[in-house]
Amino acid sequence: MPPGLKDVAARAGVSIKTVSNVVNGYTHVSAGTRARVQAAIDALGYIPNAAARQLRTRRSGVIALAVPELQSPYFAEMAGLIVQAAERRSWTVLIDQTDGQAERERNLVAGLRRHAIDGLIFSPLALAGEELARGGDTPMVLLGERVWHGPADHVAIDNTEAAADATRHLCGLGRRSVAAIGAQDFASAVTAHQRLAGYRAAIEEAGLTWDPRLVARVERFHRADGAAAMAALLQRPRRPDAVFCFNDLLALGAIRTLLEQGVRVPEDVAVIGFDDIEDGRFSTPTLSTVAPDTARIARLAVDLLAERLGDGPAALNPPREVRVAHRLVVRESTAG
Amino acid sequence: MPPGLKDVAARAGVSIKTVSNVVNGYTHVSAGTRARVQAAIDALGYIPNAAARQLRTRRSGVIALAVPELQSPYFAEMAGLIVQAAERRSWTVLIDQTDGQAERERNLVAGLRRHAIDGLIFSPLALAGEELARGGDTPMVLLGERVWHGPADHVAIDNTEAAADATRHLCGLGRRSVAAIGAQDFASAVTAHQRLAGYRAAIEEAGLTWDPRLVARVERFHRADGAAAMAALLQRPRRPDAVFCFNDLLALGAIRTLLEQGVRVPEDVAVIGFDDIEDGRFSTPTLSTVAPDTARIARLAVDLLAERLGDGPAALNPPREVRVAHRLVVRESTAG
DNA sequence: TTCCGGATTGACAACGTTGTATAGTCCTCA
DNA sequence: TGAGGACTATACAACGTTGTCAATCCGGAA
Repeated sequence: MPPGLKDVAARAGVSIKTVSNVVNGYTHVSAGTRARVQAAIDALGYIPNAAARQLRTRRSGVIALAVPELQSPYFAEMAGLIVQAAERRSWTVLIDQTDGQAERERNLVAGLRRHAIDGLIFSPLALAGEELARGGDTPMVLLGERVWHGPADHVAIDNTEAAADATRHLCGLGRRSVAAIGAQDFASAVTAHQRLAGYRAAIEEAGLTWDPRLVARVERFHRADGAAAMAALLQRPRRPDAVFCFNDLLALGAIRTLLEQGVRVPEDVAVIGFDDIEDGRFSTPTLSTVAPDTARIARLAVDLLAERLGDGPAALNPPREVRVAHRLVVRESTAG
Repeated sequence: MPPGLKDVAARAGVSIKTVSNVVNGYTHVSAGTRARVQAAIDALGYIPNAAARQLRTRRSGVIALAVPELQSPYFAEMAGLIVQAAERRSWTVLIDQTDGQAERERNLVAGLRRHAIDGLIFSPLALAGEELARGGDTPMVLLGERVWHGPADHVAIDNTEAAADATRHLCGLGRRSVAAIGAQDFASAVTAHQRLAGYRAAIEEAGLTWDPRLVARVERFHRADGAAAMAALLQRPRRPDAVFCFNDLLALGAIRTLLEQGVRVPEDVAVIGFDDIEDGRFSTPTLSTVAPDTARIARLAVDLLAERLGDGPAALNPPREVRVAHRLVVRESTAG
């Protein structure tokens, strides 16, 4: 049984509340008592009981981060950055994997977590705008490209523009048959829709003809999907000479298929991805990509949440949309 | 202010305790009252207050998983699997990144977490046996190859043997100059030491001469370290014809360097890694590796922890060592 | 009828913490 | 010298649960 305030108080010869005041750095405690209490704390190895504290204050010091999947390097990286940012506020981050399942996401937003959480940073995959709004009372910050003007603060890059940038880069290389890998049919696949829109816009802007047959659909955004999609594209009579993949994993899968079939990258087919995960910096060839400013996204997400959690008037502001910069990273897979 | 037992009790016209009994599925509650209470619960959308419950029961339903870094695909994968396994027991997993810093690991073991945790699954990187023993009272399961016969349950593969298997595979291909990448000098780098020992054993077993100059040291186990180490090895007058890398990331980095310098893999140099991360299945060439049975490791870790957490007599058993199988996965980087 | 025993239910006291109200104490200033 | 104020420290009551134990109810047995 670990020592409580009571034990410390007894040992220091003061009241329970005074110990509490010392622990919380309350101002009006004389140096003498403070020292005496501190000595008792150290001697007993007192650690405040989180549960009791939370019961009183309704604050747990825990925020949740919900991402579709940790296995995906992009999200793993993001998680790491957010944990770092939260640490500076001495928050603990509870990471949650939704696997993109609507049911789980819904539970999450409804606050059906068994464990009390002060706030939520959420990268939704399955849930659309209105459903998100149905959220409970936990402050929330949305991540990623899903919903603009949703019910909560939102941090994201301009997804459509970024996709267009990637495609423009391919067109700028003189490629005339630019394929895309990563389209998704279901309505909630907003990321895919937006990147497709950006791709299409850039294609038409370059004076190329928009050809739906050059757009490969995928189930998920994994290497295997990219590999399969590329194989399908290679079945067609005329091989494309460039491919924009909606994320880096798809691109790495696609490159794997190309090389396997003896197609040279980038000489025969240029490939660009999206996310700038570390893998792409060491693959062969190294992978051109669009790099969102992830560090900034993480920091902003935590900052926004902090503001909501504070009891200043800012906590009541209407939801904000924060747009973060991205940049094109040209590597071997397009630069040769 | 969310409804509490009190509110439900008032609405159902029963005592607070009866509601509690219903919520906890206590046996002696008549069907009639149970139904009435349940109706009230549903109507009010009552959710038990985790903090209060934890204060009473001293159980939070949260376990922590501490890994060196989430960015590393191996740990990310492991984390995902453990979360899955924990879910079946309706535990929540708090994932913690130690960055391999001794200080952080020490805090963790000492139970200096601000948030109460029922148990800990820990993959130590910096801490050695005795220090781990200094742990608090939270039940702990150790992961990875660090300590045998340590102070807590331990799940791991036979690291040395697995390294020997990988090296034997290279020798079996007829390679005569088999290098290693991943050695580390500091005493706490047990993983590196064990893999090195396995490598050396296999080398000598194959009748090759042990040459320390073929062993490259690294700071960390990342792609960049592998790339740099390989570059260093290539500086030497005679190029090795095979490399055993102590994990897959090192191997991917090494391959990158080899291809960059026009060395063919596996024709000129065969490369094998360790961990079987997904990246290696789609790299070019695909990566031969040693695959620990990660799913089993995850499941066992959670099971062992559950046993410790239970109040059966099993909770008091002496620490157990559980050895998990591994297997050699031969792919293009050694098979040609 | 009266009493017994099991099945139900309820009152009360914790768990360890912090906010509120209050009681001292000591100093300063009129 | 006394009043007022600043500063310290304390007592007490919550926060929402659950364990303990006693109270109540019911049907059937004596």
